[in-house]
Amino acid sequence: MPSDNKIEASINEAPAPRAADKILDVARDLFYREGIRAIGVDEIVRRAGVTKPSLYRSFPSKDELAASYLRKYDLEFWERFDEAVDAHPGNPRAQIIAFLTRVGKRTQKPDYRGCGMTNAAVEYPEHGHPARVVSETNKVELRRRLREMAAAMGASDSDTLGDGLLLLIEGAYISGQLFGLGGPAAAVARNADLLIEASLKK
Amino acid sequence: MPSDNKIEASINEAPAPRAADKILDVARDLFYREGIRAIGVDEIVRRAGVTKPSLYRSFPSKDELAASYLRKYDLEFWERFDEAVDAHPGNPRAQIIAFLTRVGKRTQKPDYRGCGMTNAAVEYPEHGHPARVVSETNKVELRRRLREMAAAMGASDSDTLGDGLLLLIEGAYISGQLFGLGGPAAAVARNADLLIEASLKK
DNA sequence: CCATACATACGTACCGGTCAGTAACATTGT
DNA sequence: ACAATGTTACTGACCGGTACGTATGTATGG
Repeated sequence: MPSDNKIEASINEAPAPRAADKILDVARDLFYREGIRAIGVDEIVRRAGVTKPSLYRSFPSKDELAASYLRKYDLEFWERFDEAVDAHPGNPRAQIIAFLTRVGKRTQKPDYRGCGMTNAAVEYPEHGHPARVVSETNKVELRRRLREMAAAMGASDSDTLGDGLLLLIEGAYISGQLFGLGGPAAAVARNADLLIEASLKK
Repeated sequence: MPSDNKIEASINEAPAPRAADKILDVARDLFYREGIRAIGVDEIVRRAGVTKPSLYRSFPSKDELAASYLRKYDLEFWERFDEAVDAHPGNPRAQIIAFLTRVGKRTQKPDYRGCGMTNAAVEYPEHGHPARVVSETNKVELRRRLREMAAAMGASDSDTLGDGLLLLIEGAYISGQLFGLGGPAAAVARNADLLIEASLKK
């Protein structure tokens, strides 16, 4: 057992429930790999070594559990994004390329399953579904940041460039899971670079 | 009730399985709009005004029904694609732009739900699933044709350009259903044009 | 001419299993 | 004591899939 942080003990007056964490971990793994609709709550609790009432004590419904999974995914996403940004301060073009290079690499891993957010939105087209709301929020923010970065690059039509980059990214997510190794997603960074180049020369 | 038996008997000389067609029509509509996993066979037969055994006489399983839906979708897809191609003989660049302009327009329709093939692949990550097989086949062929067209344009790195166009297309499918009206998918043709421009100048 | 036999197309009723979700109560650790 | 978790059993709805009977047309044979 690793050394526990006193932060959690001191700040959290109520110690975080252990079952909820295990459930969320397992849910994250299964939902991402197999899809949300494909996984039943029974399988989640079984793999987590807990029972169904425990799940419903921590999460009001399966849909909300899915939303929680996506909120966690959202956090990790922005970590990865900001990592690329922080690696190239003041150089938005290098930031984008760094991010996309990593995305392109990840899409070539054999069990790559795309973006959890994107996939959830495909699985739940219904407007207002808890999972979809989280997904949409993430994408809107991503679009905003990409357009912002495109503007910082000095693109004449920065909104178009920002949107173009978003299209390439989403295309890489999907193509990565569709084609697997050797698919078009491997070329996402190169194409983004070409697109940026063309947009700046305009 | 007058005897219209004769009329019907004479007109309806070829007793084509009426049930199967209705089932496939309804399935196409529901699968596309709501997703395959979201729709049960009971709802399909109910909406089609037939019974479940009729479905299973024409289709060996729900998965195969889904595959049939996608095969139909595939046919319609290539119709649309070749329409754009035929409109600009010998001019691959114009062909692509024509196709993408139409895609961009379609993504702005309020109930746009992306590409049925792409969505099915997201819903069924399992390798070898009947629906996924149809989807993958379609995408591989699309990639081949895009690369071919990129080469015909005279791009120095035609494979990269072809893949870049595929990424933009898939991105448009996804962004269209994610953002709806005013989303990034509206800019797919413009970005494709920029990308082509940059790839030819290289 | 008519009876039998077969093929086609469809319906009624049902199968076992799984879905998400819950009630009531027992056990554990601090 | 108290709160988190486990145990067991259950619900009603729905899942994909099927056994079996029924209506109808048609081809064949006596």
